[in-house]
Amino acid sequence: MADPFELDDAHHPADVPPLSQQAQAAAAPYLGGLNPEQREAVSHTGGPLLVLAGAGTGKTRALTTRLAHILATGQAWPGQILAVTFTNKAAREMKERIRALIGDMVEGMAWLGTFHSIGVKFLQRHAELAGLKSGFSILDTDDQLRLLKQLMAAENIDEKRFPARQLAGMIDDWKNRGLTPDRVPAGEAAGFAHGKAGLLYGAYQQRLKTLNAVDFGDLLLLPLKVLQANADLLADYRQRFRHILVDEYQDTNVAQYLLLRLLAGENGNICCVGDDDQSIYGWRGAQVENILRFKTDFPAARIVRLVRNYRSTAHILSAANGLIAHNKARLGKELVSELGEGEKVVVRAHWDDAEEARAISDDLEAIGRHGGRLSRAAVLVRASFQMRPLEERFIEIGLPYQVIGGPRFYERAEVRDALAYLKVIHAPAHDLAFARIINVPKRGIGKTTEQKLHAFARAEGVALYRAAELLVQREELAKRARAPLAALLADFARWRALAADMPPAELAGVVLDESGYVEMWKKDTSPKAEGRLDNLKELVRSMQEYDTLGGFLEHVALVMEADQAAAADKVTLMTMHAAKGLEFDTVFLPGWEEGLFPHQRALDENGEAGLEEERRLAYVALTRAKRRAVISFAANRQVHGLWQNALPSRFIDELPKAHVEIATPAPFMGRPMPADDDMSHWRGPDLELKAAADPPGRAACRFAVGQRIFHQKFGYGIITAADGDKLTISFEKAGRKRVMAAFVEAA
DNA sequence: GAGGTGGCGACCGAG
DNA sequence: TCGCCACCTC
Repeated sequence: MADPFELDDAHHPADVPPLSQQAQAAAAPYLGGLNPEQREAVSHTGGPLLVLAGAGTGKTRALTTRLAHILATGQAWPGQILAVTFTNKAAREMKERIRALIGDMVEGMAWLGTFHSIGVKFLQRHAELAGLKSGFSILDTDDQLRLLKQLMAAENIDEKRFPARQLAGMIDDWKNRGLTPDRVPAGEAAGFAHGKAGLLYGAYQQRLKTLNAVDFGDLLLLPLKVLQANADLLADYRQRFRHILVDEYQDTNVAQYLLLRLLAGENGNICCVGDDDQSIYGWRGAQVENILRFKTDFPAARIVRLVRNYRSTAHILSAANGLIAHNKARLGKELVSELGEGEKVVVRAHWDDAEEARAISDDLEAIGRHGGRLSRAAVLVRASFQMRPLEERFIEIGLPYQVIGGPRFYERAEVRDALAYLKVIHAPAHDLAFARIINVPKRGIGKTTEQKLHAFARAEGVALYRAAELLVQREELAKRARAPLAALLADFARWRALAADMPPAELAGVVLDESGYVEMWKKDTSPKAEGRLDNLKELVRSMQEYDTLGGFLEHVALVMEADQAAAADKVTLMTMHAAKGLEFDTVFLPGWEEGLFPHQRALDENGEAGLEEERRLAYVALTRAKRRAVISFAANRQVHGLWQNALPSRFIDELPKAHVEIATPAPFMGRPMPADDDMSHWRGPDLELKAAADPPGRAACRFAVGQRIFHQKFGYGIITAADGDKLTISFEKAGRKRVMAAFVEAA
């Protein structure tokens, strides 16, 4: 068993400079700028502490100051603090802010990072205890799906009826709850693939083990299992982590929760920071209950509330308070603005998504004209498909923008291909990577050859790459397939030799060139090819700061964000989820329509709880704004290429009217009024009217699913779903649409 | 046996 | 509208 204390980061003499006395002497200054609650959050260091920190209440400041305080007063060395965040961005930011307080000593904080990166670190140290070998690889979602598809095919499961994606979701869910295959409740696995879900989960774990690979869920589950099974090791780590700090505690899932409790013990110095009103990750297993029952878990816990808001002006905050008050499941708190009254929240109505995009871009241009900075504005959307009309408009008028968290850089096909080459060079046994590029670019190695390789590899118990080597040597393949395969293997052998002393970025350039991969995209005439080549260049560029290929690949596995280009003055476009923790002077919130926000699927799948989570998301989105928030909705929106019409979101009704300004609608500019319902069921920005016309108890619908109907504009169709007075109809000519029952008659 | 084409279902959200 | 898979052709 590896001894965690033999590692350099905890007992390094350099970590124990005379700093503690020095810093102690200067302790007062950093406490100076804090309010009393923040100060308590910083200085209460004896036993469990829960900090309920509302949006914009100086949470990060309190957190980083707390860490600095712990170090400065000599309560722990940097290597004895476990500090976890959810996103890499949050981890980076925390590190930088601590650096500002304590300088380079922050480098000694080896256990500051995301849950996942800390999981990797732990597993690398104790790989053998987790049934892994050193140098294991981390699969991304794509690899995971591929693997599951193979396993399901082997069990003859109909992929149409039981999508691999769904199984992946179930497995992820089990892992989030800390369940290994043998622990899955029988009932849960029954509904999928004729009761084989549990069996498939087991087979999947087995395959991962053979591949010496883990998925994201394992990064939490395996450390948990290892610590549960090894009391000595647990004791070592408990002793090591004098202080534990958890950010965004409301987002922890069961596995994370169990891990933390295990490490902290009942009276440990664990400090959790969170806000039940900002819990927006229920769908990936987060348990708001964790924060709600903190006091039960840690009876000695002290609870501190931060409610003084230093971010938003009063109207914005009051609007957000009023909205979130509609939720029942919450601890309950009201944020108080420390800034002035400010402007009311603006609500705007639009004819369609294109017009909405135009209005937003007009506002953004105006900001630029008045000397404002675009980088201080953001457009936050519920779903990423909403970004398209916005991007199109921004490109059209040449407005600089950046997309955050869109299709993630490292998940783009061309980047994944390039990475697959590098992974095979680094670890030839990476079967999934090898399979990915064996015939990319096309080199005449087809399905049949690939199947032969797989069969041979399985029979011999060797990796795909080794199987290829053996089959080439044995001359058992048809010439047509053998020559290109031999050539590919020779290429890899050469590249691997180069990798020994060539910087990774340079190696990548060579590989992309010699493999013909860049050539493949250069020949491609589709409009996207150019962007793909740019991405490849960006990939090579981003490798420049890494000395080893292995180091780079590990970074990639965990940090799925591309490094943003230098901060030019651009407006930011991102999802509401991605915006958590950020703030902007001006925030645009388009698409507040029933069905989109709250999202229909959240309602269908989780009912009232789903609705409350959507409402928390609205709360998070609104509280990103410092000075100005503009909410908008469109009567018509293109989804999957077809037009859908929608009603304004119920969240708009729920905003307290005293803090909202209904912008004079300038909708339907230069447009003829539509012939029928498109307009008449759009109730416009008049909130009173909508409230009156749409009473809470909806009249029962007089139509039934499956019924054939007639619609003035769209013609004949069949009702596929009904939600109160809103029908989803599959029209014979016009495709699928959602319309109001009032505009439909039986056919 | 390799590579091209048409039909079909999908996108809610993240590490 | 797009990407994937099944089918089809050379």
